[in-house]
Amino acid sequence: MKNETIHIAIVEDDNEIRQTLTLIIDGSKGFSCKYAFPDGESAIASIENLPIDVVLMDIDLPGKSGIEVTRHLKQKCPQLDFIMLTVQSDDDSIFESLCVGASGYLLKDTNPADLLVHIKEVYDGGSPMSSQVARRIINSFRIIDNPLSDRETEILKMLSKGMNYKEVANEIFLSPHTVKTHIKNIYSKLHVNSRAEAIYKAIKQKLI
Amino acid sequence: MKNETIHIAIVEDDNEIRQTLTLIIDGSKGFSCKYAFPDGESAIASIENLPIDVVLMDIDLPGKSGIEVTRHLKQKCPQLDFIMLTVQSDDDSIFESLCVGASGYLLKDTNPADLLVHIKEVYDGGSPMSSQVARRIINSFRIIDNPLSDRETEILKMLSKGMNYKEVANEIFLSPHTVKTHIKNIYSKLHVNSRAEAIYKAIKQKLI
DNA sequence: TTCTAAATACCCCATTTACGCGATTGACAT
DNA sequence: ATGTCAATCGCGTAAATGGGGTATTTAGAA
Repeated sequence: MKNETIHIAIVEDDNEIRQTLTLIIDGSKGFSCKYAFPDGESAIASIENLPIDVVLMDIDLPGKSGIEVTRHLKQKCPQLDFIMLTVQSDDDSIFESLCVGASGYLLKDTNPADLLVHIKEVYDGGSPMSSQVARRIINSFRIIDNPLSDRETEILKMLSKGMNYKEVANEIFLSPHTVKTHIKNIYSKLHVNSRAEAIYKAIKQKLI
Repeated sequence: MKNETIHIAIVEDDNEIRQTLTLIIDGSKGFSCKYAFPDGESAIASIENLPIDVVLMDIDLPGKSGIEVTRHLKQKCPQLDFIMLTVQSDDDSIFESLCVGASGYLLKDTNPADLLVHIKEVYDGGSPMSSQVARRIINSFRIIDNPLSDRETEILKMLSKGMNYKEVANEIFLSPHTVKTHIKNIYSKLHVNSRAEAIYKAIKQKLI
């Protein structure tokens, strides 16, 4: 736990929300908010040279989206932490935000006191998110259902490592013909018709 | 928000912790804890026929690990929610827990009042986790670094959808020869020598 | 300015793949 | 007992792939 003042910047196009947040944060002990931007372009132009620890980023911005802006800034300033602040909590927004480097994802109805707590959590290396958001993330780890038999899964894994018919056959003491048949069945079960597509689908569905 | 009493079961080998938790939970308004098991085997034997909403699951159990037990039970009772309760927060434990269907992941130093709040969150469809745990999950979404050019990434994505040389070439108005060259370069950059392996590696490294 | 990387295009050729067909065995469920 | 499914084995062929080259243009970095 560090005890210095946390320096915050806000990127938010709604004037009222931006000003309210700025006032609340800057008026709180241990927090400073001297920079607020109404759009991503101006934030990108300024933030990399400012002494900022945490950025509150709206997702719905005019021009570049908050996600794009975050991708850009995180690349230039990897030490900067980003909290996405948004009204929507659809899966795509959440995952894209996380993929471009956001550390937290909060809904705009989060109350000010909690918001300050969450900013501190991010500053201390945590990743605050509402438990609804967390649930969506967790669900992405679950396996839907696996139509493949054990043997098929085993073979598909070997294919993903770049092995061909013969190599797989030797590895598990089968005839290459049998391996072929298994692969055919895999394709049919996954509704694909090439190795590449099979592996792609299998990974996306967490079968391998 | 539902307002019925939440029925909880505990699986925990340490007698003191188990009894303390049972007393705390069962003594709280809106919570009931009539079932506690010292190991996974006895939990598996009983839980599927009990009127339980949420299971608190220790990970370090004698015999079957809490993760194994969760996998087993979640398969039989998909509507049951599991909160992992553990001292360790290593990446593997977290991911495995989520993969087998746990909804929350809390450290044992969570204080009792918070624990009750988290149980309710799970019951209401959320996924409580400490912000440290959340951070680890979030980090797993980040991209390490991408050796591929934009064009190469574009082509690799098409390959993952099962397209061949010609189809890719037609799609982006190139000669099939050029597509082939790009693919060769992709293989070389990823240190692979087949489409299958390239796609596997690319996904694992979040390049596509 | 010089060098490098990316994107583009082409050739040859051996190997691999995908798909068409058919078949047997054993296990497990109805 | 009958049926389905997984797992095993086989053949033939047309198409696709991967590896080896070479070469031009353009844009950006050193």
